[in-house]
Amino acid sequence: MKKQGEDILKNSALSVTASRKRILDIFLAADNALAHQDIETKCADQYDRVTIYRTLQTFLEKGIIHNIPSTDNMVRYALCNEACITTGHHHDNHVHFRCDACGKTVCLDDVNIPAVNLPRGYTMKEINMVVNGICKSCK
Amino acid sequence: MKKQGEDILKNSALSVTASRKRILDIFLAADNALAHQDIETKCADQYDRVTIYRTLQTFLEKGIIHNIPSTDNMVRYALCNEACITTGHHHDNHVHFRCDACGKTVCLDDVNIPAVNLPRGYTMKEINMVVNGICKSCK
DNA sequence: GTAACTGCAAAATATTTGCATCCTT
DNA sequence: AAGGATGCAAATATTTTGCAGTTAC
Repeated sequence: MKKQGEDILKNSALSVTASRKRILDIFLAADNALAHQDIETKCADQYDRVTIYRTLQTFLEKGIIHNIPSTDNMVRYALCNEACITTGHHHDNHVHFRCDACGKTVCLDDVNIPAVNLPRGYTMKEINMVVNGICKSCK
Repeated sequence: MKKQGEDILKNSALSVTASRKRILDIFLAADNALAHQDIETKCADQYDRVTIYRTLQTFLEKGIIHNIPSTDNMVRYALCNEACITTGHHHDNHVHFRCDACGKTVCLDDVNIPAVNLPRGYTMKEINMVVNGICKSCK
C-alpha cells in the first residue's frame, strides 16, 4: 500500500510532492493526533518548518485532515476518514479523547457525539467534543 | 456591587491587587469568553502583558476562570460560576458556543453536556463541548 | 517585615510573509 | 512551459524566565 498517500493527494487535486507524501505518511503511521510540533520533530531535518505550516493548512482546507481543539495552544490534527475526503464534507462527528497520562489525543471513531438542544435562536454548524481522562493503554 | 471582584479574590485566598481587580472586572463586564489578546487590548496600557499571562494562569489554577478549547490557537477564558469557585472543583459541564459571524464564544450555562459512553478501558475526568454556528444575535 | 505580586528586559518560541528557485503536471 | 510548491530570510507575534523593585497583608 505504498501508494495510499499519493492517492489521497490526487483525489484532492493536489500535486504530489515529497514533503506532502512524507507528512501524509506520518499521519498514516500515527495512532494519535499530531500537533505541528510533533510533525516538525519527525521531519524538520528534511523539510522546512514553513512548508509544514503550509502543508497542514492546505490539508485542512482540502478536508484531508481535521483539527482538534485544545486548551494548551497546541491544535492537533488527524486524518479524516474516507467519507470526509471523498465528499469534501466533514462527517467528523466522533469524540476525541486526550489522555492525561500519555498526553496522546485520539479519535474515538466509534463514539458519536450525542445530540444537544441549543437555546432558541442558535444554529449549529459544527460540533466538537473532547474528553480528558486515562486511556486504555495507560490504565 | 463594586466589591464583587474583591470578594472573588478573597475567597480564593489571593491578594487583592489593582491588576487582578481590573482583569476580573473585565470578565464580569464581558458577555462572552475572552482570549488573552482581548484582555490585553483592554488594559495593556495599564498593565504589563506578562502580568496578564500570570494573572490568567493564577485564576485558572484557583478555579476562578475556566478555559475553552479552540482550533485557532486562541484559548479563551470565562468566569466560572459560583459553585466552581466556592468548592474549588469544576462543575463546568455546560456547552460552549462559538459564533461564526461575530466570533464571540459564550457559555451556554443552561445546556448541559450529554453523557457519552466511552469504549471499555477509558476513564473520563473532564469533558468539553464546543458548538460552532450562528448565535441568536447574528441570526 | 515578609511574602507575594508586578514591571522591565531579554530570551526562547511560534507564526507569517515575500521572493527567488525548483518541481510537478 | 506554466503554475504551483518549497526553502530561505526576515519580519511579527507570542510566551516564558529572571530579577529588582513595589505592594498587600
